[in-house]
Amino acid sequence: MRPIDDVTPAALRKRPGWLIGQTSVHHHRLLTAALGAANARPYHYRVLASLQEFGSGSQVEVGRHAGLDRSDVVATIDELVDRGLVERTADPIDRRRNIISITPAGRAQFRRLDKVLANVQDELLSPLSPKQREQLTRLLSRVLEYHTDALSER
Amino acid sequence: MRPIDDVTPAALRKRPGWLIGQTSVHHHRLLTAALGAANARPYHYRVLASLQEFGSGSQVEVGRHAGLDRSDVVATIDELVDRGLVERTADPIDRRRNIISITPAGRAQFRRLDKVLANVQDELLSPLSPKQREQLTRLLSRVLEYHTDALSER
DNA sequence: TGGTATCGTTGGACATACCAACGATTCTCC
DNA sequence: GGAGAATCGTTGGTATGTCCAACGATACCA
Repeated sequence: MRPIDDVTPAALRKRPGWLIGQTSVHHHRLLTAALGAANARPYHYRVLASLQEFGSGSQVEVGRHAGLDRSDVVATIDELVDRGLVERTADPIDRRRNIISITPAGRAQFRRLDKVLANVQDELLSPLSPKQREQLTRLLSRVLEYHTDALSER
Repeated sequence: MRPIDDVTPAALRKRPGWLIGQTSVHHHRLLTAALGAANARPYHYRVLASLQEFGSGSQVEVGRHAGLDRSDVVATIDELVDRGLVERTADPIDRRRNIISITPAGRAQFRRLDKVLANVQDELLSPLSPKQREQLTRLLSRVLEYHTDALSER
């Protein structure tokens, strides 16, 4: 088998954007396969993680925490309600809003999925030492914060 | 505006997979906007870059260089042929195959898009110093090579 | 009370990644 | 020389993630 260097053009290989994109594809494959075994998909984890950390909130708030479009929040919450992992109730104070809460079953599923995520990170970063993982995380965090702040300040 | 630390759950923020995925989303936005202005999209650049570096080849070879599924190669080459950027001819030696070649107009478009890609990398990584960009590139390359080799050795 | 903003929903569009099945062609082995 | 396996390219999808517009209901403010 030829090494990757002989297959991918340098015009791509030298580009961090390409490296990030392709690594993301591999990560998504690992994540989707692992979550699929637990009858979940990435959006479920994102919503459950948001509710677990920030507590109950409106759909807009949950979407902001989870980084999801409002319409995708609706669809994801529909699926989680169907599985008894979250509850959707009307806000008595403001009837425009729903209040989304995690259920005990949702907390249990979050704990299960959290382990899955930890395993997937280990597998994704297995060629790196702990120090290199820290370095990668720090550099990516800085890039992501820069772009996230730039977006929300428009 | 609240800093990102107050918005995203730690369960996501601490995960390199999440950082890579979200950074990739930002990269894709920048890239698609910039390429769109040049009437191109990411698959076009991948195919042109492969032909520019490796020369003419079959669709399977082009797909392997560009990291594209065979059916996506067909669609992308269709678009590039329509725009006069590549040529598709039958292989006289093996009538199962087509030979894909870049045209002079394709080379010119590749040079134009290559500048676009360079600008997008600069914008994507603007919060990092040159040394940090090298570090990020090295770490990501190692991770990507590991997973690409693992995939092709199955 | 009218105008603006917010919330949630519905109904999409689009790009990327990926897969199965098929017909035409090539190659190998008996 | 022919059967079987493999390759090539194409067609026709599916799944997922990201993103957007428009609408009705509701809340708030001047």
